[in-house]
Amino acid sequence: MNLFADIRELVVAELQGLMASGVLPQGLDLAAVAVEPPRDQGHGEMATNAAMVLAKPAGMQPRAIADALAARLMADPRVAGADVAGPGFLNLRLEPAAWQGLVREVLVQGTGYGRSSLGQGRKVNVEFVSANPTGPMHVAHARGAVVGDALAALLAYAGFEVTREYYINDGGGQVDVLARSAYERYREAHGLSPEIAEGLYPGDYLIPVGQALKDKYGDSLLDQPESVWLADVRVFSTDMMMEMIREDLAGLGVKMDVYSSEKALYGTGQIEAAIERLKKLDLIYQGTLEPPKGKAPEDWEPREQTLFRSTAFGDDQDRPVQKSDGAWTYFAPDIAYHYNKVMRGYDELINIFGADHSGYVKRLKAVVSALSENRVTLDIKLIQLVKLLKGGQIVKMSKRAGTFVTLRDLIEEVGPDVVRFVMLTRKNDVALDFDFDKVTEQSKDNPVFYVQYANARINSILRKARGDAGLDVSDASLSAAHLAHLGHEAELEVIRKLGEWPRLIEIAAKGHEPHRVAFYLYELASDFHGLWNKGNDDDSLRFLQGDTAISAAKIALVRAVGVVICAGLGILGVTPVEEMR
RNA sequence: GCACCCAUAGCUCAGCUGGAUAGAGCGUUGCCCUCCGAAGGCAAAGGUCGCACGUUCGAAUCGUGCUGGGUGCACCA
Repeated sequence: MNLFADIRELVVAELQGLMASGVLPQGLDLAAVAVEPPRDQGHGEMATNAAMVLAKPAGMQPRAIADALAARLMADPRVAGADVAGPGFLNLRLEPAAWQGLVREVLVQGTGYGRSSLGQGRKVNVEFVSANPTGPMHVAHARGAVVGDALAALLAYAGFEVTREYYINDGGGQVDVLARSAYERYREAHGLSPEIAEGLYPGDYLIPVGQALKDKYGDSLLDQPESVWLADVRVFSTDMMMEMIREDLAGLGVKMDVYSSEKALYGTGQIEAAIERLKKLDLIYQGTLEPPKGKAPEDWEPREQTLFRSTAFGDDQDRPVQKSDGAWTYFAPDIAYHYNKVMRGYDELINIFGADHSGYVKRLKAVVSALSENRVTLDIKLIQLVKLLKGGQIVKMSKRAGTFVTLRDLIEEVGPDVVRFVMLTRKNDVALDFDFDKVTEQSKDNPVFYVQYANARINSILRKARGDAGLDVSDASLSAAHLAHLGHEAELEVIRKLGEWPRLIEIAAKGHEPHRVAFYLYELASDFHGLWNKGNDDDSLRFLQGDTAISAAKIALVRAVGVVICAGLGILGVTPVEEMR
C-alpha cells in the first residue's frame, strides 16, 4: 500500500470522470499528474499539480479545473479538504482515519511495507567493487562496495530481480606483477633475501602467499626461469588474493552472487565474437589515432591499430581494442564481458566505478547500446573519493609508503554498521569525509547514532509496554488497536512520514540513489525523537497511558516506526541495535 | 587542449527528477532541568542557490556560454 499512489489513482479517476462528463476535453494525457507531499506543511498534506499541467492542453484556466476536481474529490470518504491555492495547486487534507489506517497497514505488512512492484521483475545486474586481485581492499573500495550492495538491496526491494556481480581483473599485466612479487616472498620463505624490485608489490600481505607457495611446491620452483613458474604462481596468488577479498567483503556484509573472470574470456572466442559483432555494425576499423592534444608524450608515434568507433557515441576519441602487436587491450575483454552480460538477458546493467574511471564511461555505454541494439541500458555510478579524518587531520594514504588504510582496519576500528551507514550519507558523486571522531560520537550530529538510538528507544518502549503495562505488543494484536486515538497533530505528523516511505523507495530506486534511504531514516528518526520529546511537555503524548486502549494505539505507532526503520536499515545492510550501551 | 564531476546559510550537506515563502545538523544568540522521559528541548538570526543569458504559467533543478575547484585523458588494467 502506498497512500500517495492511492490518492493519485483517485485523482486520475476523477479527471477521467471530468473528461467523460465533458467538463474536460477528451483524451488528455494524464501522465504528468503527480500527487506529492507539499514542501510547506501549511499547504496541506498532499498536493496535486493536475490543474496546472492540464490547463494548457485543455485550454482552460487552472483554477477552473482545480475547482471542478476539488468538488469531485471531496466526495471520497478519505478526503477531508481540497483547497485551490497559488497558481493552481490543489491542496488535499485527508481524514485522520486514512492516516491512522496506514499504521495498521504497516503492522500487517511488516518490513514488506514499502516493497514495490516498480521493477516488475526486470533483471538488473549490479557490478561493483571489482578491485584488482593484487592486494587487500582499502578504504576507496569500501564506499563502492557499500553503495553497490545497498543499491542492489534497494532495487530488490523495489521489485527488480537483482544480481550482484564482481568482475575479476585477472587477465592483465598487473597479475604478472603480483606473481613476481609473490615469487620473491616464496624465495624469502626459503631463507633467501627477497628482491622487491621497483614496480613490484612490497606489501607484507604477500608473505603468507610465499609461505603457501613453499608448502605446495617445496623448493621445486627455486632457481627456475620465470617461464617455468609464472603461470602457476599467477593462478595461485590471484586465488589467494580473491580469497582475502572475499573475506574482506564478508566483513562488510557483502555477498556477491557471481564472480566473473577476465582471464576466463581469453581463448574461448568470446572476445573475437563480440568484436566481430561490432565490426558488422561498422564500429570497428583499422586506423591511426591523432596524437593527444596538449602535452604530447615524448615517445608518441603514429601506429595503426584496431579501433572502436566510440566517437559515434559522443566520446572524444576512438578507442583501441588491439595493440599494435595484435594483442588485445584491456578494453577488448571488457567489451566481451559486457556482451556476455547482455546475452545473459539482463534488462539493465549498473556499474559502480571509482571516479578515476570517468573517461571510461562513454565507450562502455556505447558498447552496451550497440551490442544490445539499445535494448539494455547501462548506468555507471562514479564513486568519489573518501577522505579519512582523525583528530581533525587528514589521514594521508600512500601505497608506496605502505600507509594506506585497509578496509579491514576500518572495520576493526568502527565496525561494519558504522562504515556502511556513513558511506551512504552522501550522494555517490560527491566526495565524502569519513571522520573517525564524528562517526563514533553519540550525538544528534552523528546520523548513525541518531537512527540507532531511535530504534533502541522503540525497543525499550515495547519492552516496557509488555513488562510494566502488560500489553500484548505483537503486531497482530497492535494492528487491532483502536487507532482513532492517534489524533494529535504530532502523531499524525509521524504517520505522514511513514506514508512517504513507499514513495521514497520508488524515487530512490528509479534514480539508483541509495543515499536517499539513509537521509529518510534520519528524518524519520528525528520526527520520532521529536514526538518522544513532546511527551515531556504534554502528558497526553506519552506512549504509555492509564487507559490500555489508548496505550495500545500509541504503541502501535511506535512499533510502526520501528518496522520502517528496520526495513530501511535492512536495505542499507545495517544491523538495528536493540539497546544502546 | 579535451572530457567528466562538483559549486546551495559562517561550516558540513539535503533538496522527492520543473512547483508555492529553498531545508537539516553543527556553530552563533536567547530561553528551558530542586520533580515528572535533558547522552537533551524550544526559539531566533543567518541565502542575489558561483555568474550571465535562454526555455515556460513556474528554474537551485532543464539548455547554452562563462568563472572557480576536483578527476581523467595513445599499444596500463
